[in-house]
Amino acid sequence: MKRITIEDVAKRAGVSKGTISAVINAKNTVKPATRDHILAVMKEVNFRPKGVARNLKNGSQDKSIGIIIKDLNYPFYTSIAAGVKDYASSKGYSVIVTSSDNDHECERKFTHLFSTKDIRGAIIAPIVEGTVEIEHLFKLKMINYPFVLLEDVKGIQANVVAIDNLKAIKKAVKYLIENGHSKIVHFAGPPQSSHTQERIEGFRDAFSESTLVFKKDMIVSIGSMYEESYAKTTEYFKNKRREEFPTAIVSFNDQQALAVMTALKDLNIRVPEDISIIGNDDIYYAKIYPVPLTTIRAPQHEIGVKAAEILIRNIEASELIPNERVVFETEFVVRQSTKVLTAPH
Amino acid sequence: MKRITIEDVAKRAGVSKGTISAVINAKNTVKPATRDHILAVMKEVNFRPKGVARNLKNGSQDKSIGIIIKDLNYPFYTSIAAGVKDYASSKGYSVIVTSSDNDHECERKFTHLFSTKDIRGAIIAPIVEGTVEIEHLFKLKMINYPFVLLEDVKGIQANVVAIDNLKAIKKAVKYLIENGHSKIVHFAGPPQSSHTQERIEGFRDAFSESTLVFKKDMIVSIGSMYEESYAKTTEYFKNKRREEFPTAIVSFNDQQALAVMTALKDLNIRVPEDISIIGNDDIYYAKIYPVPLTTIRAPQHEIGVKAAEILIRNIEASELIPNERVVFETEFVVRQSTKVLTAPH
DNA sequence: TAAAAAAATTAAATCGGTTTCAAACTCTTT
DNA sequence: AAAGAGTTTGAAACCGATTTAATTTTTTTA
Repeated sequence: MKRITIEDVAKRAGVSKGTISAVINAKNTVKPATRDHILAVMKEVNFRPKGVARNLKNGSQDKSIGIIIKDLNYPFYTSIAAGVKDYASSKGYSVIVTSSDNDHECERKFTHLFSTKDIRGAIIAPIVEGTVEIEHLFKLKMINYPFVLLEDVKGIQANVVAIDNLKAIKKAVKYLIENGHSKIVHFAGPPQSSHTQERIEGFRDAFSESTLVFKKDMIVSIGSMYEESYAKTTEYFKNKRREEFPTAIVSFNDQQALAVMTALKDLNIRVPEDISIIGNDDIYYAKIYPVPLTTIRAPQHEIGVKAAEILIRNIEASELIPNERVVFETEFVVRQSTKVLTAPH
Repeated sequence: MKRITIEDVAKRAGVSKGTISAVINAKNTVKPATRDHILAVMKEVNFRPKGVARNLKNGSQDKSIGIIIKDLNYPFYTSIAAGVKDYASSKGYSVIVTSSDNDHECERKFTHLFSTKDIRGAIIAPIVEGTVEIEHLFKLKMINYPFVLLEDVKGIQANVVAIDNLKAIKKAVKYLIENGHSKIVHFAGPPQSSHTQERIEGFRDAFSESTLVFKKDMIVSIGSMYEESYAKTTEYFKNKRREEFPTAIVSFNDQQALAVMTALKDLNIRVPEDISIIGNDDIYYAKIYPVPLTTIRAPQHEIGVKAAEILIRNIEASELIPNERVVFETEFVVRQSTKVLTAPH
């Protein structure tokens, strides 16, 4: 079935293409009677002018950039997107957001979509776990398409704005150790996430740098979605006698930490009196919780702003400019979900 | 400054346009030596092929739809977007998300962006408050661009998928009244939001339909952002003696309700023992809160799915099809933030 | 070493709109 | 009724890539 073009409409309406175009673009050069007639024909044949063709002559006027995040429902990413938007708006760019949902194919599709739709550049939270497929990123480089990664990707030279995950979690563990905790566990996130690995590493590193010894059963995989995290937390504690309980939990992220805290409450385990817990990210809801969460703040908004800044600099440069790499430090935020232990527990 | 085109690259590399095109599209018909040379020239002049031109010949292959929400950081909207994505993916469509942030100009820009970039259709949470500007929606209709609104817009015939806000809040108030509450207040949202008005109306209606009388001071405007809501709640209760306290609060939405609950906790007012509170929307974090929030569930995911379904049906229809209008009922979810009063307070 | 086959390259047509500018049509005015 | 001014309309050029079919170059084969 052939697509309806402006030509078809012109023929059917008995006028020329130019007149149709004038109607579409609301030029006031068309006689009302002609205009109405053309409009009627357009409806009749359900004419949808092809944007691609409309834009070719003039060059797409509107400036826009895209961002590919991993999860539209996790505030960490939407806060980064907000930062991107704030900076981009100030420079006259619109921002469109897409979510890969950790699917490689999705990521590939979106980079292709962006570059072929003349979205001027992209900020990408790349999927790095599993068999890393980065041909699409090479493709972007080939066509000099400007982009900024929110995480390092092995094997590709690019602009990167990231946070030091390893150091972040180390800070948290060290804080606990310094404050008398020794029975510490890490509730790890979904196995397929790169952050999960980094955070486990950071956790181990903190132990190597202390006098305590790391044991395998200090890592408990409980995911980061509410149902799973709640269930696994409940199970973990149900199978332990009270004296076996850890005194502190380092969570994968805030969302998980909130689910864990809810589970603990339902088990009548008090936070922070019985168990301390530290989150990660500092999302909006972390401070709203009745026991405000001690957490590791990633400067989400600043990350977004910086990424947008680099991206737009690249977009507007006439020549290729050298890649930048910015690593943000995290900030340890002590709130009320952690307790200082003076005597050993 | 003129844009670099494939022509320029061809001339500079001493080959024809076709060869450059073959390199860009990774056809394996180009001799490696030629390829390398062309790649070098492309880098040298920072050649960025125009997507619009690339797509014209073939017609854009990829199927994608867009959604314009009002706030990227409010889970209510991102959950709708998730529903859209789920259905759209199943039909082979990618979804791109944009946020108007309640700015008319932004909404206009995005509808234009979508239609001129051959995004096949749009789902729009329209801004309806203030002086409603809907020329851009008429423009979409003119070019037979498929779209679905997530709220009614006066003066425009279109596909609409909405929820019955009025009835929703009425349900909540009636529940409270039936359970012995009479000192009820409504903590209203931001004045510029259309939802705020609808919910105030619903609140008043519930009173008209009961034996109780509505008084103006039952409506307290406290916004929906954490800082403002927290501060205004604190102020509200600080200025009242305990016996003047309402026995129940109907919140504008869950985000606000969470902030209010946090403020109440800090004021040593217990929920639900001292005061009951009802939210609105049923966002993810509503049930995670230690006092799980009684709320009015809007079927966010279903809304998204239904909107996507209607949109894609319209996109794929060859002829113009009649508008649809679907109104979802809300579901009153009783959790633990409300208390049944047997005797009058 | 010439002919045949395969590989690499090019010239020209093409996609579907917008824009430009000349031509045709109206409607006054003389 | 003709001239002139203002409106409308149409024909053709144009945007910048991709594609196709023809041609040239290179490699293989006899």
